[in-house]
Amino acid sequence: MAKDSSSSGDDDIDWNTDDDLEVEKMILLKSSVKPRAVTPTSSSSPTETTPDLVQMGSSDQTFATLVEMGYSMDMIARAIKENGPNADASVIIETVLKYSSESEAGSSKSKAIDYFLAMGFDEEKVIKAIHEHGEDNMELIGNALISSAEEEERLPTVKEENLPVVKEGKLPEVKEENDIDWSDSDEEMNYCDLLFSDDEIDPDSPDKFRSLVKMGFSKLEASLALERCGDKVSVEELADFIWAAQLARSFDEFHADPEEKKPRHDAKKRRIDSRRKPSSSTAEEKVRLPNPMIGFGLPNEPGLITHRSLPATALRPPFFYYENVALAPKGVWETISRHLFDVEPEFVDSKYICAAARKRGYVHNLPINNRFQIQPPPKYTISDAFPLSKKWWPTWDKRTKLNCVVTVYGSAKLTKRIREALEPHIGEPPAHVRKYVIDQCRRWNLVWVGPNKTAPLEPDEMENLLGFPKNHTRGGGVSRTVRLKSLGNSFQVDTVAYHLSALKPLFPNGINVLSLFTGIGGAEVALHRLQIPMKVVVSVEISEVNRTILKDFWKQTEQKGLLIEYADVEEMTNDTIEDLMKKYGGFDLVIGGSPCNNLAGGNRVTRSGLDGDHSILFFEYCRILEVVRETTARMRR
DNA sequence: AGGATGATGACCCATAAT
DNA sequence: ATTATGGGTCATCATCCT
Repeated sequence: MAKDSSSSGDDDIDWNTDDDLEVEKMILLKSSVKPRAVTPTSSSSPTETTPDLVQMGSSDQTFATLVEMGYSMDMIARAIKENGPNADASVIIETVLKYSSESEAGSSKSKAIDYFLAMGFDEEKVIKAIHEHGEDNMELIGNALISSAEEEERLPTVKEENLPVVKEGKLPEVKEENDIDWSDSDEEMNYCDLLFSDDEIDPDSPDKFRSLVKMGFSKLEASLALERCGDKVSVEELADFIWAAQLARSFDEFHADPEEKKPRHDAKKRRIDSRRKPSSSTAEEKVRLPNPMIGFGLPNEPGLITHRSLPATALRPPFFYYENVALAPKGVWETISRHLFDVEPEFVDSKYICAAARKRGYVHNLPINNRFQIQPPPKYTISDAFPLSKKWWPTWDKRTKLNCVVTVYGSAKLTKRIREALEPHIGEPPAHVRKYVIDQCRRWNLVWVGPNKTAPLEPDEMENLLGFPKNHTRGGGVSRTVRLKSLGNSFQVDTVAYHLSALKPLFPNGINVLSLFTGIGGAEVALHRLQIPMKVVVSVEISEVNRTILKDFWKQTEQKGLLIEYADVEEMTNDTIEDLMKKYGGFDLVIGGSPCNNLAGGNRVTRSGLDGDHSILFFEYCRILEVVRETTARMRR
């Protein structure tokens, strides 16, 4: 199996070298403000920029700052609009703060906002409508929003601005030969385009400014610090200022809880605490599992979040999507997050999407607005997913959701034992029998298939629960055991597809995918069901059975694109990756879930954490992603 | 030889109880 | 605030069976 790759997997990883480097890297990763043109002169060649860029004024810098502070684009845009494009930065910030406090005041109001945001309305308009009609009158707010949306239908120019449009044709060729568009809106596109270019420091900059940039802070941060603190303070003090601001920001972002707004002073206290030991490399910020475990929000669940700010290092192509079990040993997710540019993991339990639980963490840099669910949505309860079982389901079995689909399953003998426990009793069995049966049903994830008869899930039932087409893993002389193992190790397709759906408007002409630890192709099935054309899929999967399953899927669904399969991540040398990228024009998405054997709770023997023989391959994911990032950057130059 | 079966805890979190 | 309890988990291994 994958063991053969672990022998050499510890040397070419460059982040466990020495402590100083580690600390330095932490600081770099922590600097979450994106670099951006500071002086208007940097956009002085109109022929090489989009018209939007030419219009950049002082408000743009404020815009960037506020985005970094976690305020919504809509809110900021509105503030700038209200005060005029040349308004003083402090005025705009004040306005945004005012909006922000308005929207945060009172739980009923934020619930109203959440409600309408979940319906797909713009945050800006929702806030405005609530402001105009009062927070309690939901009907009036709804009507106002609907009529304003209808109005926009009649004004296509306005509407277009809000749509995620790929604008490859409009961009001058010096900028893009690639069809990646990271934008969700016009504002953000300019913002991100600047992010990916413009790395050199203006030689005329003041010394302190240059020092700060050399220390790893962005130019925006540096200029902001100089502006706020004046140029009389020392570089160290300026660095402290930026560092404190970063901590405060990351705190606010990390603990933004739509359910419960914490009082201001509470947050301030924590800020000071976390500031006390900023450089200690052992001070790992604890990753907390959310309850309910719905990540940034799910369809049909309240509390949808449509905006987050990612650390600047994460905001570089390609898109990446990493998955693993949520209930890993302590410290594992902190390590994973740290090695993936400090991106906060999105923890989702698939029981909020389908009829079976699946608690997983996802680290990715995908946009999180405009997500949608693939159709048809999966059956949501056991009784809907297993209609035939309804007849036999005893009233005292209160389960509505199944437990996680794993790689082992109940035996036929267990079914017999349960039957024998139940048969002597007519009607409802006594409490101790009920407890025994329920415990076994939960433990082995059994469903009722006859009178007094429970059974483990069949492979095709698992396929269904996990969002795969029927018979996806069937055929090729694959035994039942192997089939179940492959399925137990897979993605829940609807969950992953919901996250990947944000890519659909960005890649209308198709996508190039590097799929690591592909398994039975959960990512590929998700993209297929999203109808995102796969131009090239380079897949790495150790199991021959799984590779065959993916090949069969590729044939059966008549994919137009190219499927290239590798067996071992060790084959994906840096040169191989570079060659593949040059040949096929780079990768738009690097997706995969690395082995969980050594992390999973079910493992009683070798649950040794990320350093375990298999799970250590996580670092191969990191290595490969890093190569793709660097090669992408080189190819863009 | 390959598939099926049963025995094998530990860690983590949530909640209740103290 | 601290302790007790309960439930859940992309698993592994030796051994048995066909």
